[in-house]
Amino acid sequence: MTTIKDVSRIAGVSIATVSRTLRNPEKVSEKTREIVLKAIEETGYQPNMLASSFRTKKSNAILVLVPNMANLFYSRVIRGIQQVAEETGYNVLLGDTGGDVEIENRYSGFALTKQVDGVIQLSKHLPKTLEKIVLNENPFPYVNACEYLDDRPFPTIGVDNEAAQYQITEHLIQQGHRKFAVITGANGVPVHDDRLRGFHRAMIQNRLGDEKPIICEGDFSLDSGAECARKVLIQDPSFTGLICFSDEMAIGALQTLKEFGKKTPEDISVTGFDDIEFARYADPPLTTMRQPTTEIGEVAAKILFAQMEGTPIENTKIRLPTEMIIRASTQAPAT
Amino acid sequence: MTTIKDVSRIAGVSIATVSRTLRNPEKVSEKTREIVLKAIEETGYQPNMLASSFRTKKSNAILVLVPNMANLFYSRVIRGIQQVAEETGYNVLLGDTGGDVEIENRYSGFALTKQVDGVIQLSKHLPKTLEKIVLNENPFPYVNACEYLDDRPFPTIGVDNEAAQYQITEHLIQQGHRKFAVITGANGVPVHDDRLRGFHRAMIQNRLGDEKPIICEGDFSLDSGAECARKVLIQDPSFTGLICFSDEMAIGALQTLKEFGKKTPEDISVTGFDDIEFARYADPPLTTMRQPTTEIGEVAAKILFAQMEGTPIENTKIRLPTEMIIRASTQAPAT
DNA sequence: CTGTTAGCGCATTCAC
DNA sequence: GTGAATGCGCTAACAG
Repeated sequence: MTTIKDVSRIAGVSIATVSRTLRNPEKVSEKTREIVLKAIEETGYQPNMLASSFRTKKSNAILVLVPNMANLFYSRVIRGIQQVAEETGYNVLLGDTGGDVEIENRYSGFALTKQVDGVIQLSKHLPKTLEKIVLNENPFPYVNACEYLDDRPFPTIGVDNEAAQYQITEHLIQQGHRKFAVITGANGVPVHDDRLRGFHRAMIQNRLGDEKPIICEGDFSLDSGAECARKVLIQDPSFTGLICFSDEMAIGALQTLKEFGKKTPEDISVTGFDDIEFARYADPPLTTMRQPTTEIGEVAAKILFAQMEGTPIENTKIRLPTEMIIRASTQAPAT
Repeated sequence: MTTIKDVSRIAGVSIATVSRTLRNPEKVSEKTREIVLKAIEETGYQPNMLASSFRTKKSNAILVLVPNMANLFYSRVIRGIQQVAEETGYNVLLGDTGGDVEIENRYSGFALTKQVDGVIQLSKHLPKTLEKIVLNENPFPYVNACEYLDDRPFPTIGVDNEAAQYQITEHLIQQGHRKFAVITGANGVPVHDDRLRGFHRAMIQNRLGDEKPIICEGDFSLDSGAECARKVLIQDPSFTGLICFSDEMAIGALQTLKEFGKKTPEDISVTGFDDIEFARYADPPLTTMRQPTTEIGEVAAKILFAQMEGTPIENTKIRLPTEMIIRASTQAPAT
């Protein structure tokens, strides 16, 4: 392997000069710079970044903890992060935790062992492994994205799930819907809790507080949407609005509705959440709430990098706007 | 930060002993081992992996180059890789190249700079950056997955795309279809080329060589499927079989067919490829060719790790079996 | 502007 | 079984 030493020998300069031409070219005279560059070219020298990182105590990598990489919502957020990372010259290490706290903790160890300079968590939980270094007067760079957490000391970025679900629910109510079934996420997941609150607020503010919606807890997957739709239809098929907390669940539910001979939107209107690409290609196309996924990732990354570079961050509690997308899966109920 | 030195001081042993208790515990007497472990516990010592990697010249990480992380096919393959990596204690660095050769090359630099110990490429192209170290009598660990490349010296793992597309085409022919439209991938992409050959072979072997299929080149995305369907319908709507080289394109095409008033499968049968989860929830559910995605990832990772550990690998050209999944999107054409 | 020097934290000889 | 000593390749003072 060719090292900095080889280059310095060939170029006839000290290793310090070689190092400088690479990291602080302006501190080297043009003449020697050329000589060194030529030597580097000749030898095909590639700096050993492991050594460099070790020396500077900077890995130039960040870790992104994601509950499920195959989820289209997350994968778009990640793209946003990667774009910014790329511009900034950072590498992105991806940890698919499957929502498992153990795995989260294990991956988080990378932070303690200096393998990454910062962490972006795409789910609520601050891994225990990181508590000590994040909750600290001189905190380790850490950003929580996708779930908006008001009361935590670290930066948080997400959308206003409560308001978004309120808006989409009210849209249905204004169309004339009164009886709803709701396919939710799991209890305790902030986006679930917020969206459920938004739903209830819309009901109450429209004097529908007495209508008891049928609720089924899903896990944001296609299968759980299909399964939940089955359950609520069996339990009480009188609803005209089926509200799903993710597009995937809504798409799963659409199929079950067809199996049960229910037409969408004539018999039952269906709404999703996220506006993944498949939402537009569902049958019928899905009314949903678009999240600015890529932007969430970009902003999260920018805040993290700012933190890492010590530049002060003004506002670390950021809510990005959502947008209601009305498609063919919703209409006024038959009278 | 607490280092190995601190621990050694507290435990009253040399740093060598601390290092050994961590890496070669059997070389340390039980008594001292306990003492050291207690000291580690007390101090909350976490070895600086950057230093360790630097010293051992092993980063304990591999790089996975993926053309598009948001593609459900790839994300499943990646899951398979990560599972194996996890068991083996390796970290997975993910590089989303967007199919861009430049970006591929840049990421590949991680290999030259010792930041990763091996590379798995999920697309055809061996990055130029890697050529020198991969095509070598003592090659750098590199595995190509998802595209089967017979004539290359490095390990390759994939499915028999030619045979798979042959099978699904023949299935349609046996149902009575004669006229086809095909939504393909881009020229030069091996999976595309192989599948197209499979299609043509099925046509010829069934004496349909004279039927000229309408072909539209897509890019495996929903949008391109919808767009291509539009094009072929306008060009010549007389086909009864629409063959798509990915489920995503098939799902996109389904929507266009509806727009044009074509019923699936009554008027036009549609096939996809991959069997992503959404295929089952398409309307109608999609006949497709299932790829063993997770397994592809697992096998690729295992081969790579074997290579990295110097254990000889017998067979490095692996084809995994596909499985035709027949659903409601295909049937015999109306007579 | 350039060279000398001193480690970074750890794994690993080689003596003991 | 253990400790002392060495150096991985590089960066960052510090002198010159």
